[in-house]
Amino acid sequence: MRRGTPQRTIERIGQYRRLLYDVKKDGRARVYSHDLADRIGGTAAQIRRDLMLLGCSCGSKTGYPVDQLLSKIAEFLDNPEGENVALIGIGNVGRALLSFFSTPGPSLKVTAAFDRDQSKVGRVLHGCRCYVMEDMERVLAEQCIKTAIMAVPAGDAQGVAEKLAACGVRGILNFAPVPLRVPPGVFVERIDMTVALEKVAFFSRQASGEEQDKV
Amino acid sequence: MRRGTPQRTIERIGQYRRLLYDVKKDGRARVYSHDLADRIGGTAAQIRRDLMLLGCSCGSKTGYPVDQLLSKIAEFLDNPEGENVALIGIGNVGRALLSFFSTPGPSLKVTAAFDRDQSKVGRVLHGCRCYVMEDMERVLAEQCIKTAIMAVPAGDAQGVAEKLAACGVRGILNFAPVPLRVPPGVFVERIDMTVALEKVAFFSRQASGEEQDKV
DNA sequence: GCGTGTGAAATGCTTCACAGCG
DNA sequence: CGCTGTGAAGCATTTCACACGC
Repeated sequence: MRRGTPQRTIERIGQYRRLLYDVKKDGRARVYSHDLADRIGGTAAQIRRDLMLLGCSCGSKTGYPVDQLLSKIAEFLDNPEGENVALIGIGNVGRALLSFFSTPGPSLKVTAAFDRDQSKVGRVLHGCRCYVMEDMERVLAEQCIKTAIMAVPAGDAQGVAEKLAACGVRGILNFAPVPLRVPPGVFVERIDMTVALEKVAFFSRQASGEEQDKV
Repeated sequence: MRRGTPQRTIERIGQYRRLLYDVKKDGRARVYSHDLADRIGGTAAQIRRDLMLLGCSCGSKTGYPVDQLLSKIAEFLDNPEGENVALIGIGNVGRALLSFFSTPGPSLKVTAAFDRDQSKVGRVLHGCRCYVMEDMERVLAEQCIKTAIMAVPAGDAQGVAEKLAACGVRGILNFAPVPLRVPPGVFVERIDMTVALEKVAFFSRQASGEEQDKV
C-alpha cells in the first residue's frame, strides 16, 4: 500500500474531521492551520502538509474554509455509497463496540454481527442483527461487506480471520490480542489494549524525569 | 521522554511477552529470532534489535533462552511492586475494559472505578469497586494510583484529564475521541476506535490494487 | 553452516525555513 | 504583516549486510 499518503496522515485526517465539526459549531467558517494545530496538539506545519496531501489549498492568508475541507475529507476517506461493516464476536468488548459505533460517521455502519454462541442469534443490538458464524458467507455477500471488526477470543482469531478473508473481506480491525496471518491484499489494523496499558504504565513510571507528552 | 528506547519497541516488547508464553507452552526452552519474527509478522533483524535494546544476549547460534527473555522483559516493563490502575467512566466501553483487564498481566490491576452516575457507586464489577468522582483524590492517594484509563464521553474528557493530573496521575490511556491537553510530565496514549475503523475502511477500499499487509 | 550482534544504509515521517500572495 | 505551500533538512525507525562464535 505504498499509497503516497503516509499512514499517519490518514489517521490524522479522521481527527481533523471531528475537530472541524467543532470549529463549525463554534460558528467559524474558516480555520488557520495553527488553530487546528492547537486543538489537536500538533504543529501547524504538519497540518498544512497533511492538507496538502489531501489536495487542499486556499490561496493564502485567510485560512482554510471549513466546509471545503470537510467535503475534501469526505471525498478522500469515505465511500460515496456508504459502507457496511461486520462485527465478529458479541462478547463484552463486541457489545461495547456496537454501542460505540452505532452512531459513527455518516458513511460507516455496522450492519451485521456474528457469534459462535447460538443464544445471541436473531437478536437485534443497537440496530444490528446477530447471525451464526455459518451464515457469514451469505450475509457478507448480500451486504457487500468488505470491512470487519474482530472482537473474538485469542484462540479463535486466526480461524476467523481466514474465514473473513475467504469471504472477500479486505480490511480487518482486530481487537484480539494476537497477530493475524492473512493473505496479501487484506489490510489488518490491530488494537492491542493490553499492550497499550502496559506502555502507559511504563511511561508513567518513567515520568519521574522530565518530558513532554504528545496529544 | 527521549528514553533511548523507541516507543515502538516498547509496544513490541509487550507482544513478545505474550508470544513467549505461547512458545513456552509449546514446550520449547529456546527461540530463534526468526521464529519470533514469524509469529509476530515482523523481521528477524527487528526482533534482534529490540532484544538488544532490552539488554539481552545469548551468545549465539542456540537462540534465546525463553525464561531469561521473560524475566528481562518483566524487569523492564513491570513495576516490581505491582501497580494499581483506575478506570474512569463505567459506560459500555468502561465495563468492557474492566472485563478485558480483569485478568491482565501479573503486575497491572484495575482496582478502582469512577463514574458520575451515582447509581453505579458501591457496586463491585469484576473485582473492582465503583466510586463517585468526588472520592477520586482520596482513593487514588490511598491506592498509590499513577495510571488511569479514561472511557468517558468526549465532553467530559478534558475536565477528567485535568482532575487526574491534579491527583498525581502520570499516565492516561484515553478512549475518548478527543485529544487531551495535560501538564508536562503526564503521558497520554490515545486509542481512537473511530479513526481506526475509518482507516481500515480506507485501506480496504484501496485494496483493489496490490500490496502486502503488516501484521 | 547457521544464528546472533551491530555498524551503516535506507526508509518514512516531521519540522524548519523561506518564498509568495493577499 | 500574517499565513499558506513546499523544498530541504532533520529525526526516528526499520532493514541490510556482514563479522564473529558455536
